[in-house]
Amino acid sequence: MRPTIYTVAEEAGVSIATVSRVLNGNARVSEETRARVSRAMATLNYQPNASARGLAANTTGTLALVFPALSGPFFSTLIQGAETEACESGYHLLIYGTSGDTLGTENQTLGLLASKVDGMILATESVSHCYLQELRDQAVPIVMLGGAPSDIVVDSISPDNVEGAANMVAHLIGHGYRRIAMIRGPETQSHASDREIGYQKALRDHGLLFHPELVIAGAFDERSGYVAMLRLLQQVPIPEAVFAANDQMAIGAMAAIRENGLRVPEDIALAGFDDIETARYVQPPLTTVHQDIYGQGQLAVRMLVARVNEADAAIENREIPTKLVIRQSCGCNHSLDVV
Amino acid sequence: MRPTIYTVAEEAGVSIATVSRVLNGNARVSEETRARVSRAMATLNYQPNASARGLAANTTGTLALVFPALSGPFFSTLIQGAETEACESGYHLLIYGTSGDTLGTENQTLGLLASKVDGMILATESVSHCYLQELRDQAVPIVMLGGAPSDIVVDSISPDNVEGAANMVAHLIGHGYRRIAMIRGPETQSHASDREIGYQKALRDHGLLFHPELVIAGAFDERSGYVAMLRLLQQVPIPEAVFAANDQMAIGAMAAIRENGLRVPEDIALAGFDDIETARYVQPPLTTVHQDIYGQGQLAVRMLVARVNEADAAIENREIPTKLVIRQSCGCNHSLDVV
DNA sequence: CTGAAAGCGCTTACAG
DNA sequence: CTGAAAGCGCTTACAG
Repeated sequence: MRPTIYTVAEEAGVSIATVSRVLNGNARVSEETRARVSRAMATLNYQPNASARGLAANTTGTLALVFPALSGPFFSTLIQGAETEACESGYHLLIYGTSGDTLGTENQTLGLLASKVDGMILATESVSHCYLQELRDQAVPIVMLGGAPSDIVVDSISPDNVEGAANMVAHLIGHGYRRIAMIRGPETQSHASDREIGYQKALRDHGLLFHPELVIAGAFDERSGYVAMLRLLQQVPIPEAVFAANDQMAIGAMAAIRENGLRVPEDIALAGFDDIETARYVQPPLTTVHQDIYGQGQLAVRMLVARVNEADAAIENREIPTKLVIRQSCGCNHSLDVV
Repeated sequence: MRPTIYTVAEEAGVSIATVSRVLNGNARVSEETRARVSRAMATLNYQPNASARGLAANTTGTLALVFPALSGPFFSTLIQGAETEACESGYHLLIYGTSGDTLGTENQTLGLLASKVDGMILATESVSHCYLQELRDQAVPIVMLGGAPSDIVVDSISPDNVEGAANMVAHLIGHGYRRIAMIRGPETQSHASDREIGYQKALRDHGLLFHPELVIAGAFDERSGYVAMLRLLQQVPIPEAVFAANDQMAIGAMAAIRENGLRVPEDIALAGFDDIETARYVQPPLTTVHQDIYGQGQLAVRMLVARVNEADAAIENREIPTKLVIRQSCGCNHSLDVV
């Protein structure tokens, strides 16, 4: 059988309390005792039991990352960033993809999740408002990714959606385009709305009129970008440029444009948001608003670890700066990124 | 404070044993009692404590997926498949990226991992041989991804590397290319070697000579594909076609070719392996050997769950069929996939 | 069908 | 610096 703390104590000739102390490094144990215990642990190949520790100390050493189901390259990168940082901080990472309609604790698996981890990173769209409320009430450490709801006080991280979008649209305007359409995200998501706010802001700042019929909602995936573009293509005249609220929709839109025998950027200019991996590989390479997704994964873990260690530090709402990445789909003449 | 099983028992006027029984659904409890307990759980908003359950029942309800650090799109997709299936099976998924040089249990975090989960999916390259051995000895349920080592009996999944590679190279030969180079993977990885075996097999089957100098090892990432291609380009004459052991290296190679003022496929044909997302977006779209990565993630979880439930069922070594996806980089004239 | 009780493997005041 | 003991919140034979 697996050795327990009792086996080790016996082997080392000490009490289990002492073994526990050297295990946790912190308490005062004489050098000699510590050495003896360490040796015993090594020869027995002892590994502490995580469940027992979790129960006794009310701490699990694992963090959860909760993201919306069917999420694409964005969350893949985010997960990698979070995993790396968690590992570095000595934590494990549990990932959980909600199925969108998750109404909270009614879901058995979601309910258990909270007691499996020391804290949770929640993508804003992934979790119901009431579940979030509940977690807050139970004092579960949380950091929200993509911005916090206005009525709940939590640590959060979000890209500078308004600024980023506004800058991109300003760039398109700089090209001379006037009839600029937008493929936005789902009505309910705040960062989808923020990107549209940025779009409207840029129009206004440059004295252009806002035309509601030029804004079509997608679902942040390729397919919906394709469909939205098809609708845009039926307008007369067609838009001179299209700003998609994320790269996946931009890529879908690009396919729709091509299939209609038109060229990007000659017939329609195109820009996205996120700067996912593929953005530089599509033809023409996609001009987009870059955000450091991997870095946000890392930061989220760092903030969460800090919160776990200090429950009542000041709440932080970090806004991550974005930056324009000018490639060719907007009409600029830059060449492919070097690998 | 969070309600415990005692709170619920009191509220419902039963013993904690009974609460536990309705919690686990299986035992015989009268309908009336069950209803009363359920009501109590609901009004108290009770959630069982995962650590306590783990300690008492020696079962955690979570699975681990261990993959090599710095892994790219391949594992991103795999993780998504595994997560989806885990969720469906009522399990949580822990992910753990090893840092390559992980020598096993010396790593504190890795050591704890085993007791946090009911079983583990291990990417072959991610874990040392001795750690694997140890897990087997402790009877930890395991499924290996990418094939099992010859001396350890475990469930495993791997794509049909030899066949897939051979088919692709045969396709290139069919185009009329004779001088066909290969960018293979790291020397130590079995599926890298298997893909080279397939390459050699195809040459032999078609009466072509194997030229060792036409095979260069990369590291399965874009950069190394780029570098390897640069070396291939110095040969006189340059290869007519290049088969890269994965898509990332193929994409790196494509950049190298372009930067040298040559065209794919006119000057050099190119093919990859995996069929990652970006493969269809590069220019020209990449001809490659498709394997169902997402599906392998799902299958791995299914096999692991089966193993957890039945420790001594027959060991399964599943070989997943691959299929050629012909796009344009090989010289064929197909158009872009429709979105 | 239900309850009393032991036990899972740790941590942590409390003494000394 | 070290040990005895209680307790963390469950599950599971064992009785009845």
